[in-house]
Amino acid sequence: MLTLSIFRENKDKVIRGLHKKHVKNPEEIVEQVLLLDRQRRSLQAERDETQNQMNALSKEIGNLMKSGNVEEAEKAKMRSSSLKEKVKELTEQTENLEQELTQLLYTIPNLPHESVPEGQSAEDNVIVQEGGTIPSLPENALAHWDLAHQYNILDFELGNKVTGAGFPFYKGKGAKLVRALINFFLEEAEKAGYTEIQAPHIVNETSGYGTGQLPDKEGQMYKIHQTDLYLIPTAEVPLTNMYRDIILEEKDFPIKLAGYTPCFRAEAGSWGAHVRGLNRLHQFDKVEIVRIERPENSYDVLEEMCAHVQSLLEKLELPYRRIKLCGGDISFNAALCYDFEVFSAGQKKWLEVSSVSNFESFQANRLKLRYRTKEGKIQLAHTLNGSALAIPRVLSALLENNQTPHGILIPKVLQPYCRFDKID
RNA sequence: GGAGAGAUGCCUGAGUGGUUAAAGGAGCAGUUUGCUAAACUGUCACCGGUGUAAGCUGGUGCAUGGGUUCGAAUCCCAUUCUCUCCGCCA
Repeated sequence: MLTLSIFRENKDKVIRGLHKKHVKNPEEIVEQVLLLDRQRRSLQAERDETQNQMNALSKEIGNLMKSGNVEEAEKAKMRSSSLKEKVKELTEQTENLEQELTQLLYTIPNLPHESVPEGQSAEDNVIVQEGGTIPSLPENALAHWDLAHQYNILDFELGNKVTGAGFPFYKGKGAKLVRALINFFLEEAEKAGYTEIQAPHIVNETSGYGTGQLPDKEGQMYKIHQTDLYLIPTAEVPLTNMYRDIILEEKDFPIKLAGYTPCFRAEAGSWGAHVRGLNRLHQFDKVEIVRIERPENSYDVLEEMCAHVQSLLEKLELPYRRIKLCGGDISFNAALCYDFEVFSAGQKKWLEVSSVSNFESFQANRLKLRYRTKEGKIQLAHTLNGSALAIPRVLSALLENNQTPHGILIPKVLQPYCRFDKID
């Protein structure tokens, strides 16, 4: 959620940012926010004034009672009743306006960083970096869903039977490879200074609002029947909400968290050939890294996180590219976002395996996540997160790119974790 | 699941309807000091008003949400959580 102060202090910046994000009628939205804000403040001033009179009168009644002047006290009570009505009415109005304002703010996305390119859709995203080599496979190279069948390491039909589409089984070396990837990613994060966290896989509604999944992406999360709880769509939600309602001190920085969790996505999206196999699932495994930082550092930290993701992809010897999302494609919450994609040579497609974002103070404002500066001022912190990495699509690329007539070769760096060098 | 007790600021903790989030401690800042220690002073958060600002000032918050009352940390109702005992249990 954007802060009110940015609307008051720099509404042109807000309008420009919302235009870049292809929001309709930003001018109208901004004026509406400012109007509600003005109304709320003047109403509150009136309410506070009336409440003040009320408090003074109560005090007076107390004194009269004490001195035994019951008659005067009763008269004062009569006077207070109309004040009481007025306070009640004004409070109600103020609260209504405040709620209306908050609801409106919830619908307004974050402002893109000035370096975010203009653009409508994924077509306008900018490739900022490429690495690794795309393997040249023979014509008859297989996609991972066929390889999975051939080597009996993944079973989609079984998932359909036991749960439903989008919930595959990993078997034998397939299962071990998943576990190896999780361990590899967690240990790399640890080496980079991240604290490992085992977080709950279920969160409450407040946490959903805190990181911005609610109300914007209600449909993406599985809600648990007859409760206000949700299955997490990413570890970002529990990890970042650890710091909800917290005022940090200078000495608490840097905050670097890493967590492995399964991720659950209801994904009311399309189904078909382009989401076959592991490409899009209702449940998948992911290691997530989260940073909480002072504003002046957050963009350096974003680069640091990208460098970490990049090193993982290089160690896994995967062909990858880093993409800067354009204004129209960047998520609701993010100010700047890089996607990392790997090339999966069997299906000849680029697959997104990581998304690294700086939310600036957008989440922190909802979370009430603040810190005290050296000067003693309290201000909003910046939050960042990134996948490091999402397992199924990495697995897809590993299986497809490393297939040979004699089996699928496992990259060196993973061998100590899975303790085999080939799937055959 | 049953019975009981409880929830007050960063921590400890007083407060059973009438000025006040007492008091102490920690941390931080300032003053003093050759340095250190000590001492002294200040220091909860949020929303407003006023002011260029320092500041001055109103309101709110004692787990959460309601209620009673002129007035609620205090009384009533509901909810959540914590602790103790019992039961059950990976």
